Amino acid sequence: MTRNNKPSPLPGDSVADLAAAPLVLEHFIPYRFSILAKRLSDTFAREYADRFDLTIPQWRVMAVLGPDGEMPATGVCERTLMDKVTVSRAVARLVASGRVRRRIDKTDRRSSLLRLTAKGRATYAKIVPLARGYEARLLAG
Amino acid sequence: MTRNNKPSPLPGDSVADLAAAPLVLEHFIPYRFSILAKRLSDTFAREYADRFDLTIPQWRVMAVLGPDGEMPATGVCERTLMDKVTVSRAVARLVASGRVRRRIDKTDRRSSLLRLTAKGRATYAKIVPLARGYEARLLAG
DNA sequence: GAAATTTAGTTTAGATTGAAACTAATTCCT
DNA sequence: AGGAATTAGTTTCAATCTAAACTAAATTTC
Repeated sequence: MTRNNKPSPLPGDSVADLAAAPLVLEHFIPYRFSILAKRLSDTFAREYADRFDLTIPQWRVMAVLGPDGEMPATGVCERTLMDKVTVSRAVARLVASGRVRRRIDKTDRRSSLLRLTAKGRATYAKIVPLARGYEARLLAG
Repeated sequence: MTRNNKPSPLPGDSVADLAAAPLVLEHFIPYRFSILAKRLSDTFAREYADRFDLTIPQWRVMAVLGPDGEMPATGVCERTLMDKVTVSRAVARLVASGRVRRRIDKTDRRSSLLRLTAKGRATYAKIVPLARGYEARLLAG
């Protein structure tokens, strides 16, 4: 049972809110945002991690590549806002698991262009409907 | 700076293999949410980490305790949705840095009631306006 | 056109994370 | 009452994250 300290400051407890200058974390926008986002991405991540053996960064890389996109790791970084180390590692695994192919960019040999393989596209095609369903449930709720 | 890779081309040639329209990550709600949330909390976290030597979990513990609240770690877990390991560690540091005091709950000796010390309240009082200002800037933008 | 700077991406090192195992106290069950 | 199950909180361990150093290629500067 919930321990009873002071009555829980549930949202809507406006008398207490007015009286107390302290910041009520539950009402603090950046906080709510990050809690919600984490809950969302964890929930969904769990699903695809279990079924497809993909981490969030890996899935994001696949998502930005899309079925027929091709771009260097920097492009992935820009679009996902993930840091380049994270991207580098996610890509390394995707390559190892045969879902992404790397091809050296002839015009700039420092970078390699990334693209989903057939296997990668197959995974992608299975996840997209899941993601859409998930988003729909989310928007409904 | 921004390298321009071609945007996903309207494929003249391919893609008999994809059932649904590709998911455009930039439009995918849970994704946008998590990017935005991360950006927000990182920005703010940087500020208080630098100035007050606090991590996000530590700040959250302080925020839910508030200037005169007292609750066990489980209460903090419930309110912040942080995992109990994270809370346990954040509290340990807050205690070590003298910002939180622990007092064993006489009615249940497994748990200890947490409360900010004078030093903790001082820190809290300095951060709250920062947080409010930050939120305000955020809502404005 | 060579030295200096910048950029793509990887590796390294130190800190942070959470799942699972653990300890100790409490409650449940019969 | 007393053993089984639950709960509070900590520790351990393996995975993961990021900042910083690094390699190699490209670009800028003089």
